[in-house]
Amino acid sequence: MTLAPSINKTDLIEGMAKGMAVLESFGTERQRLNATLAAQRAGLSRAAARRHLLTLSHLGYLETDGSYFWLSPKVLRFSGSYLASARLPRALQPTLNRLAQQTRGAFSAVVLDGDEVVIVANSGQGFDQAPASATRLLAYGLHLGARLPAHATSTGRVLLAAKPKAELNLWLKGRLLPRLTAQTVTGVKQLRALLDQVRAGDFCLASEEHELGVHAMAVALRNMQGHTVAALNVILPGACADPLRTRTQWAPILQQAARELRAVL
Amino acid sequence: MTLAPSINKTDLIEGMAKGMAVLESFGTERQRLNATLAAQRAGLSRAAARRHLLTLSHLGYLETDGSYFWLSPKVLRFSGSYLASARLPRALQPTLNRLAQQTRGAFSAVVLDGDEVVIVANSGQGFDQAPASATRLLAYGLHLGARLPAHATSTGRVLLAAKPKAELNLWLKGRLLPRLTAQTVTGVKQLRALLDQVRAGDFCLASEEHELGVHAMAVALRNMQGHTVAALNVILPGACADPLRTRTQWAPILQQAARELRAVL
DNA sequence: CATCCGATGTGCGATAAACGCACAAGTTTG
DNA sequence: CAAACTTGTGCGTTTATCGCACATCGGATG
Repeated sequence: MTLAPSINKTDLIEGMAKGMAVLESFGTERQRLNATLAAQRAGLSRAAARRHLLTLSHLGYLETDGSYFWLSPKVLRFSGSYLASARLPRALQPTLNRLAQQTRGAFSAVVLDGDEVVIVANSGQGFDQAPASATRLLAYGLHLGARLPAHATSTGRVLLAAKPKAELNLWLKGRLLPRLTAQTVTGVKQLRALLDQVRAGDFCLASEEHELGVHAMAVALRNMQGHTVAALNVILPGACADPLRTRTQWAPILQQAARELRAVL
Repeated sequence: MTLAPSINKTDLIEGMAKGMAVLESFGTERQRLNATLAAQRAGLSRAAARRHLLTLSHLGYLETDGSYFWLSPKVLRFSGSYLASARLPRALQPTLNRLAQQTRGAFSAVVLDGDEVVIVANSGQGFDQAPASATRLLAYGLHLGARLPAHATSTGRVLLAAKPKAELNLWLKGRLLPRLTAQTVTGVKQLRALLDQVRAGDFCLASEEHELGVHAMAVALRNMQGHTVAALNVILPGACADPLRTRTQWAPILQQAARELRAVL
């Protein structure tokens, strides 16, 4: 369903893959690229990369000052089309908004894409108990389309826990779990144990495993067939770190939301 | 700055343009395409379109059931990169969140891209005075990356009004202004008069010109050099339609926000 | 001030890739 | 059961893209 496993090599258009590689080379780390940099990122010759960059800026996806290139707002067209067409974000957004409004928390919904989770919807500016933290979600870079490593996030582990055994083994096979903070779980064995816990409790807590000062709790979002299609989480700033309190306070809220969403997923 | 005006034809890669055309053919109206439909939308032969679709799904940008294709959440990667790298949305978001929280309104920030405005940031779920209208912004399709015709939106007119005379004339030259509702301004002369009004009052009101039941008020967002870089608006549901009240109530809020944002744009 | 070094813009021929045709296989319609 | 209409795929031709090469440029260096 997700992707066709066997495709004839003759049907793959390499030129397109190169172009997308150039577009993707504008990753989060580096925002402004010249021809030379883009070339080595995308694995092309400098001349080829330059032509791709020029073409992309001619098409309006990049802006340029003549030697450097950067993404233009036109790339939002794709996410706009996705958000307009995909059932998932449209179905989730109202509930996320309501949660944010009622609880003043910061909520995100994500799906798994390879090694990472992708934020497909979010809502709420987070806890403003501390005056300077008006916009938690963005402070942590948790905008729409942001990608976070699955093994170190509450949502990622919820989605991994929902995978069939065989698929999970394939995912874990020889995978390195990078250490992001001192708290990150980096052992496959440890992760397996955590996933068992997730399956038992139907929620996942990740405390400062991805970023210091950030705690998150997630639950699975399942449809009527019981298939997990996404994960929902709430971001808790460092102040509210007491695990037990967190659990008793937030797990019911998230699980109730998940129950409500079942019918529309 | 925005795009290089003169590019050698030899440096434009046509294959890439075709690929992007295929991706763009997944516009808002039609979400699921098969090879035949995509071919006629992108202006390619059926075989070529099919190969592009297969390649895109192989790369993970599309999902497929074998005959139909639709956008996958991976396309959010681009908007994610844009949101992470572009100064504009990052600078705007905190203010938008604060506005939404303080006034319970629904705010968007947009930039101009060709004939349309693109939403680069938004905040707030709108007025929930009526119980069923919890999520106005999304109900109107005003998600991130959404595109609206410039001539029929408050923000679009604010941005047009900020253009230099010559550039504006070029934009208006022979342009058709599609009628979207009974209230849409469709005459170039009429639009010019409205833009003069915008310049005089430093705000713009658009009442049901784009969609019935939707009123909006916008102001320009200028940087320290006085250059207009975006527009900020608030969505008012039909209920709050009194023009005079709207003006006295919302114009000061928007203009105050614009003043605050000057330093960071 | 001359010189060097790296980075950049651009023609051209070779090469490899994409195109579209045509046919095969499958699916719905009368 | 056949007709009409899809859709998947191999192949030769055409065409576009590649990367080399050289020309140019700007800034550092001695």
